[in-house]
Amino acid sequence: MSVAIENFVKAIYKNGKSNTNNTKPGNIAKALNISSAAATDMAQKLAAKDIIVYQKYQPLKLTEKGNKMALTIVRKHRLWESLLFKLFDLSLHDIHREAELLEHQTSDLLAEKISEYLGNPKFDPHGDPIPNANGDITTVDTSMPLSKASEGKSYIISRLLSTDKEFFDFCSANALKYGNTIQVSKQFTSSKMTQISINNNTIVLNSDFTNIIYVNENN
Amino acid sequence: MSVAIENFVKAIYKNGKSNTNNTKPGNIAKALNISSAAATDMAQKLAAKDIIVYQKYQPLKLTEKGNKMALTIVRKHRLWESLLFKLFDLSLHDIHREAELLEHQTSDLLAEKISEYLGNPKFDPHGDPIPNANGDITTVDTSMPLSKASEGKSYIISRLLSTDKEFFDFCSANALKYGNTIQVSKQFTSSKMTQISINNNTIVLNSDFTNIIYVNENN
DNA sequence: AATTATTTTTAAGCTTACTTAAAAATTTAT
DNA sequence: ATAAATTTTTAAGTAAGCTTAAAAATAATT
Repeated sequence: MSVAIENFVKAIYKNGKSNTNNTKPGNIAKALNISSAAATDMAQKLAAKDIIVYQKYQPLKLTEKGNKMALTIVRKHRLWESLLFKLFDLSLHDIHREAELLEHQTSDLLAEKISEYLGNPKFDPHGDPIPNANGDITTVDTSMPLSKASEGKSYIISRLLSTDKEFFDFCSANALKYGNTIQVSKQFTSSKMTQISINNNTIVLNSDFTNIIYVNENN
Repeated sequence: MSVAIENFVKAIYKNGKSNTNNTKPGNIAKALNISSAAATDMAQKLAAKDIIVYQKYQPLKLTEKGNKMALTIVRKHRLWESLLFKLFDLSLHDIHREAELLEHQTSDLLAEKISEYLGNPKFDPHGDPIPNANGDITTVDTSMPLSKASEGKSYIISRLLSTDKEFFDFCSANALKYGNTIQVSKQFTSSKMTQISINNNTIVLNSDFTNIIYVNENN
């Protein structure tokens, strides 16, 4: 399966999420920055391979097989985003761009290794669900903002919902990274501050931060 | 620059290393598993782009530009190998295969981040030098087998020269991973054993192991 | 040095993934 | 419901990166 095909299938999947009628060749063409003619062409080829259902002038629909393909690609994309986010100081925008390329050159084996390394996360740093190797998606999000976390419990950071560079600089300076483990030592309810410990350091965060740092209970 | 071009340039670089006469279209074709005709064709195209010097029936030679391209690809390949080796339990063979794909989808920025994360290593786990971002290669290898390391000093693991699965299993069970730091606490010269500490654990290794584990002084 | 064997090059052709332009169908607006 | 606008499809064509088969040049052998 070529990169062109993978991107085509992914675009149908993504466009279809928001609106079933958003998967006509023209819509997909726009998403991929190709001509409608090229999209119709590809659609007919993929129909012959039983990856999509194609009927003239109708929205494109993924077959079971096509859907599984899309989920595999989405999985790899989100695993890469999660890994790069954890390891490197890169903007979410940069990380997305890199993952967009790497996702197509990733064996199932490597995807498994990345997932394992990250503790088989169910959500990526954006909060988007990561399909498992079978293509199953967990839709129930058990994470919560740090402000809602309980005193004395251990948590794993699951998202940092911000695009602000200063916020990320602060986070990386304090090991507040996706996948890292923290202990919540105190919730100062009146002042809306949270005291946590991470790597034997204790820091106190105000609600600006604890509302955009999402965590999962560490069981 | 397409994947086909990058692989072509890399093949000329690699074949040329061993023998300047080993870069005729036929040699490159074999390395890339394509026909000689395809190689000649590509050679003519790359000559037009000033990436190689092409003269009929002569070995292909990289221009300055082509050489820099090759070094950039080699750099990315070896950085990926180093990273994957550090992070995951994968055979060197698997790691090579993955790196072979990822190297072509890696921005200069990402390469920098990987390098930085690894501490800007000059050699990969195979012991092959990693060119820096300018394409400069360090040829002086300062690493040594662990058996030659000095008592009381700190070292960084730079290579694990083996293809034996059991050896790697032992290593990963004991945090003996590429890039990790160890302390040499004792060299038992008569019995050829070495006592090291890593992550607050102390282990004693015999010379079968200390001769294939290479380290660099940790300054 | 001449013949044979090998390698390289040229030539013609194929597939993939596009493009633009025109024809056909659908959708929107009145 | 019909005309106008938009979208989709078809048709023809292109570039990249291959293939095989034959011609041309080089290298090896005697």
